[in-house]
Amino acid sequence: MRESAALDEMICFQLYAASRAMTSLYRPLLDPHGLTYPQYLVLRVLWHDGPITVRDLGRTLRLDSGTLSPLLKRLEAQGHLTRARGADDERTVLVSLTETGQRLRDEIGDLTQALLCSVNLTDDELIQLRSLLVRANRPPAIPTKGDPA
Amino acid sequence: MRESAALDEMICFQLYAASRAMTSLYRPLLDPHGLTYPQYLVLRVLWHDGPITVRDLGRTLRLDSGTLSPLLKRLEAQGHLTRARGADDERTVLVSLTETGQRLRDEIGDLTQALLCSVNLTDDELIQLRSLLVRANRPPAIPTKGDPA
DNA sequence: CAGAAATCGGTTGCGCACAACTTAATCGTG
DNA sequence: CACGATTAAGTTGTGCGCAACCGATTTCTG
Repeated sequence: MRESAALDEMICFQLYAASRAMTSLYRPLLDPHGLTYPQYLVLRVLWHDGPITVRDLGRTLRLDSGTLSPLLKRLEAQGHLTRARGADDERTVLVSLTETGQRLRDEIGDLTQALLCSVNLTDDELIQLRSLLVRANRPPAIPTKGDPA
Repeated sequence: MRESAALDEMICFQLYAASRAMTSLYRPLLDPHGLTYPQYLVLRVLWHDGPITVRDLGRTLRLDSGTLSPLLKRLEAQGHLTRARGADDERTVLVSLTETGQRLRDEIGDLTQALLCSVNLTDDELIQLRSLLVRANRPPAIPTKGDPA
């Protein structure tokens, strides 16, 4: 049995508050480029992985089409990307960067420095935090036959 | 200088994803009571601290009136709380639980067990995570004269 | 091959979050 | 006391986030 009855609630609130605080750190950095944090995440995936279907984008960011469709439409309206129905599978839509979207990568540059100086954690603590969050994000491994991925 | 250029971005996404995953764990527990996670947070504050102004509620949850006003209006419409202008200061609004709102505390009961069994972390790791989040939520302590609060 | 089931992306509706603004009340200073 | 500044709460507008649903396409099965 767990010791502190309110511990999980505390963690949950801290998680909730930290997540909002984080996006509010990004805001002044992304606002000049007309981007929100979720939009920036989509662009990062495209910058890193190249063209991707809405489906895979959703798997990567853990967002569904209800969130992505309008978001992608806005990024498309801004000229950062294009959407095209898949040739082989007409159900899918392939999202690709435009020249403008590619250039944005250099224009935005590295947000690391500006962000980290606002957080009161050491390198070691950041690494700890990351690994804890990664594990917390992973569901409690249901042991299915041959599914180690 | 930091080692991994993408580390902070990783942490930020993990934070963002973990926060959403957490509220989706709460959802099936709160839905039967007609509550959302932010609404539940407001009730928790009221259960714990008693009547409170919108201002103090906002300071506690780090939410502004633009978020709280409609949220409180919905909780009021559900009969869980009442709002009344402050007697001494007509600008403030005091939020108080109704009988219904009080009873809800027992009806909902302890969400701890149902939540923790969904997370793949040990007690020690949860404590670590909490302390890291608490520190991350705290701004990098600007040393002002006599302001340790 | 035909029909059922699954998949993909989109739309709708609702509830946050938050910036920007408004109104009303209080406070501070001359 | 007067009046400008500050504060509290509310409103408006925009963009998520997600459940629920829809239409089109593909895949599975008999």
